[in-house]
Amino acid sequence: MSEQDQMINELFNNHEELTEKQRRILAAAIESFAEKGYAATSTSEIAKKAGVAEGTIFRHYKTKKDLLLCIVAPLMAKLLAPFVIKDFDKVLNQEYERFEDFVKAMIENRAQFLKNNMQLFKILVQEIPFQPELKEQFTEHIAKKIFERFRKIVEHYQSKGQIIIMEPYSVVRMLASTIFGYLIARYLLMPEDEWDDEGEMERSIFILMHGLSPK
Amino acid sequence: MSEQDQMINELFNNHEELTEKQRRILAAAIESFAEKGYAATSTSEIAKKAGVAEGTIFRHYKTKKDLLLCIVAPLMAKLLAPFVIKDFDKVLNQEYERFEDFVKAMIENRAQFLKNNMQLFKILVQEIPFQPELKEQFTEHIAKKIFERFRKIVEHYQSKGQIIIMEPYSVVRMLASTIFGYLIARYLLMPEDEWDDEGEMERSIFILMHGLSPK
Amino acid sequence: MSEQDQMINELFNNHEELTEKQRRILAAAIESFAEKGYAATSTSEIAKKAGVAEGTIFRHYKTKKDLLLCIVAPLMAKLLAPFVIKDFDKVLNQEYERFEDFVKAMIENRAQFLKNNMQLFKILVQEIPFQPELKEQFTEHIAKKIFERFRKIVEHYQSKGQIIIMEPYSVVRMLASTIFGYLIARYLLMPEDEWDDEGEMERSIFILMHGLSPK
Amino acid sequence: MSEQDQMINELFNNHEELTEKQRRILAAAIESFAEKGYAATSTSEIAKKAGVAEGTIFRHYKTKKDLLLCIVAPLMAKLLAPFVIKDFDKVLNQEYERFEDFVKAMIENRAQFLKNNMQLFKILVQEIPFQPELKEQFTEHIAKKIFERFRKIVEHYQSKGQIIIMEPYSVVRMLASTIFGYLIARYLLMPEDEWDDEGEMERSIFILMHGLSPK
DNA sequence: AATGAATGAGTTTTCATTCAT
DNA sequence: CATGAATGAAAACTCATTCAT
Repeated sequence: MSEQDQMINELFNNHEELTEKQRRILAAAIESFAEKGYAATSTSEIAKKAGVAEGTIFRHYKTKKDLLLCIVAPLMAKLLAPFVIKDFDKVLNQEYERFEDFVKAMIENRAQFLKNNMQLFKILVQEIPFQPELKEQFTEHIAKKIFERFRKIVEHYQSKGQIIIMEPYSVVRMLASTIFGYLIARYLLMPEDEWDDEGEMERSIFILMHGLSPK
Repeated sequence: MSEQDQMINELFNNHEELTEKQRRILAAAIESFAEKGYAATSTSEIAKKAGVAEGTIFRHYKTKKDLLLCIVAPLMAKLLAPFVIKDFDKVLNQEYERFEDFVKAMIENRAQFLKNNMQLFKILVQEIPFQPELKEQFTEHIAKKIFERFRKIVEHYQSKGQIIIMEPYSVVRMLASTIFGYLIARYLLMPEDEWDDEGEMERSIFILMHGLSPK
Repeated sequence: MSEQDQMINELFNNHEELTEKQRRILAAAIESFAEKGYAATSTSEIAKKAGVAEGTIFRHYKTKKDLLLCIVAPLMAKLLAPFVIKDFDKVLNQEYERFEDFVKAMIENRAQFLKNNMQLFKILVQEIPFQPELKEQFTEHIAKKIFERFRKIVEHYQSKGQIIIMEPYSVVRMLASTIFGYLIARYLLMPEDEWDDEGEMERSIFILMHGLSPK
Repeated sequence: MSEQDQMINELFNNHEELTEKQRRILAAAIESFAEKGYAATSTSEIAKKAGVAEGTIFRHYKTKKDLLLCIVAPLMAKLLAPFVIKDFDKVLNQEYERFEDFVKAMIENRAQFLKNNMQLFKILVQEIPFQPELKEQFTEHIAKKIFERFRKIVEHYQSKGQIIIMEPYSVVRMLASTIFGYLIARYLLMPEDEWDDEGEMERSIFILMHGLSPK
């Protein structure tokens, strides 16, 4: 089973049974959407790449946009899932005594996930601005739920004296900028360069924690 | 003269004389590309919005892609211009004794520029992954020239003991993540929220310089 | 059993045994054909309305047109049946001494039949011009057989001095115009208006018999 | 100039300027719609018959249905125009002393018009049941305006003692049935037969006026 | 320089029909 | 008998581009 297949399975197999053709359609669509963008990809192209008749696509997905949403929505869910677990903060608080360890673990975990799903991530990032459904889902989850949890975590570590006292929103934003900034540079802008992933990650976290100024 | 017009003038009037119709075409294209994406915008739509005949667009721009490039390329040039000035590093070094002041000045300057050209910036960000010409231009300038200058600046301040000793690439990347992370959150993801721009910027720079850990 | 079912039974049960699914297919097809027209109705729509799989339709009817003909042909047969009975004229002649009574009985009888099968009648009327098979059947029966009988009846009543001497064809055409004109206005053009059916019918026959001029 | 062209001119030239291609599109659409029905005619077929590119059709008519309505709506207007003239009844009353003459003139006039526009009439008749816009236009004009005028005319001749006293609605309906019944039989059902138009018309009017019963 | 009618290849989507299960 | 996934041809419609005026 190819890497693509694994990715698709990881995204879909929990929720639905996929036929072979459906999987091939999804794989083809993901590849093309990531490469050329949603609007610039034609359904006939997807059909050809998937080795199915064009009509077959529309038997499974009512419209082209439906196909896009069926690809991207579960990614967003999975991407954000770890932050939505009910007792997320408690678990983590106990597990990670130091804020730095928490950050490290979280970043590594999510970075790994996105690395495994880079094509999907690219599609998500590209299409969020143009698909109101996605945008809504995104802000609904991020802004309302996830952010609230992060705020609590930040406040928790602040009360323990491990983080400076500062508007939590700014802290969370810097955290997100650091992780996404790295991922975008690494996988979207300059994927063909050689990267010292381990080192880059460590250095990012170090700057995030201790800043650029020498003590 | 509208804000749009000013933006367009700022981008183009140095290089070329624009007729009234050309300006209207550019304004319409920028608006539509930013709103719906390049691929999802039709030339007839642009013509209608600009109040010109469809053929007129193609009199000025050979193809639709040509129109896109004529919009985005000068933006990229202007965006990067300050960093390309011949004696860029010398000038700045003398002007800003402290690295923190340099960062602050640079961020404020470029953030202001992007804020004034947010639609254009959005188009640029969206289309870079799909337009090889843009990508090439981008990496050509950024990776080869700009980055080299930044590396020197970082090394300069490192030698003065104002920044920690660390792989300059990582430092530059964190700098870029901080500024773009802020701008994307601010203007692309949540433009309708209320923002304390001044404060957010300051806090970002503080974290960048001193980190999240208390001393 | 619904009205639809009765109608379908009336049309089909003499000739063939219908399974439950077949009956549901027929009912769905009749409803959709009458509402949107044959060409504008899709087989998948019929299948959905009938609650059967798409393939099931084609198990019973080789093609979509076959389905149409299987619906419309028996209607035409039944509609014309009373006029085809072997000794039609003899029977009628004896039963109705006066031409007016004959006309009344016939009109009432056939109007009732069409009223009971209005959807089917609508389909028939709509599709006759476009389906050569139907047109042929129609002219074959009407023009050649039915008309001949009517001509004889008219001549019979003419010889008895009950009808004016006039080209029988014209007489028959006026008869048909009167009945169909009424039915089309009543059920196809303005079905939602209130109608005094009894009265309208009587007045139609009166005019047909005695004309609009006062004596 | 062909017969088709004359018909099209008669319908459209008063209102709009038609380009050569538009006229060819209209002619092709009318021919195909009349022959196979609106739903069963494809736009590619129309384009081919008209000798234009398929896109050209959609430059002039936003949708296929738009094309249909642009063909049929003016026909309906023209068909009903004579009855909408402001002082329609006065004029006619003075011109035709006898009701029979009025009927004769009117029938001849409208029959001639429909004969000249038989294809269009066929399309109109076929599509009225399926196009709500047409149906509404039709009932709006017929039921509300035309019918009211006819009612007055009938009442006028009734008061002069030339027509029997009877619900005017029924009188009007019989009038319409007579004229449309004749036209449909003549031109739609059996167009290839030989017809004695003059004679048929006269006989129809005679029966309408004096009935089938001998005095 | 500007127009806008015309194009034809291309787009998304539908549909009647088939066939393995 | 019944199913419904699969098909591919064709449908309606769009679009970037051209060109005569």
